[in-house]
Amino acid sequence: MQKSVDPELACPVAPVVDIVFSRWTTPILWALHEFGRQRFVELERRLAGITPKVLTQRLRQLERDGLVSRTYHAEVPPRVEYEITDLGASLGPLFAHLSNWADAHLGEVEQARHSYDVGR
Amino acid sequence: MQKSVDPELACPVAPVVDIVFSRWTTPILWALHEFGRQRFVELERRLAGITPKVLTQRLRQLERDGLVSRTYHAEVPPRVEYEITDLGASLGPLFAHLSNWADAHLGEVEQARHSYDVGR
DNA sequence: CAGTATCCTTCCCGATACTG
DNA sequence: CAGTATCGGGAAGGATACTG
Repeated sequence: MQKSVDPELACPVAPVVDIVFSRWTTPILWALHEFGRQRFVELERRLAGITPKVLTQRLRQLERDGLVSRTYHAEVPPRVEYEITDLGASLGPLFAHLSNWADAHLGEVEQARHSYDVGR
Repeated sequence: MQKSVDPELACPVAPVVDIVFSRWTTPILWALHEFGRQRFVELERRLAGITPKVLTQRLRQLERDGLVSRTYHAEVPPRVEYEITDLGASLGPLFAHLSNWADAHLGEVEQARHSYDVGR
């Protein structure tokens, strides 16, 4: 029995979605893009509600995908800095586009939801 | 009970992500955008692997958000057609941008993953 | 500080069966 | 055809505690 992977293949944007739009990844990338190089604890505080476990998981994934770089400084106490890479920064225009769409159309979505919930 | 609030507020693209990049939504929107108005069973066949339950769930969500319209024809057998709305179609340029990014940079991601896995 | 380790819960999703 | 109902499994995510 082979699994069906057709939906992914049929949609050219699907592969990107897994990389960029997994949970917590956009806030992390945004924070690094906006506020520059940061330490682990800074990110942890900025992304209120995230646990260190999950933050580590996501940062590792982003590092593996080449969107974020990790720099370890062997000091006491240890210091680790995360920074967005050129590849990660290349998502900037895309995020801007997304943000523009939100500004332009999020109101319509809200309105549609309300109409739907009221009962059409 | 309440999910992410602060990280969403901090990141202007986060709200859009929940609407557009939930599971199965991009393949569905893509199919409707590419192949036009379709019946339930057509979508079901095109999105190989999806179950009717999940397809219904996603279509309802998309309908509620105003991205997809549902038209019921009281015939025997019943006929229901789904179509992308103007609001949904307004995502077209965004998807194109996403697709372009994939073409341009997906290779770099693959390369980064390989380097990472090898251990460098 | 920068994470790990462990446990636990929840939620999504797939499979299957059934209905108007 | 176009769904709904029900059940169950498994992975993501949260809470908490601990280490180099």
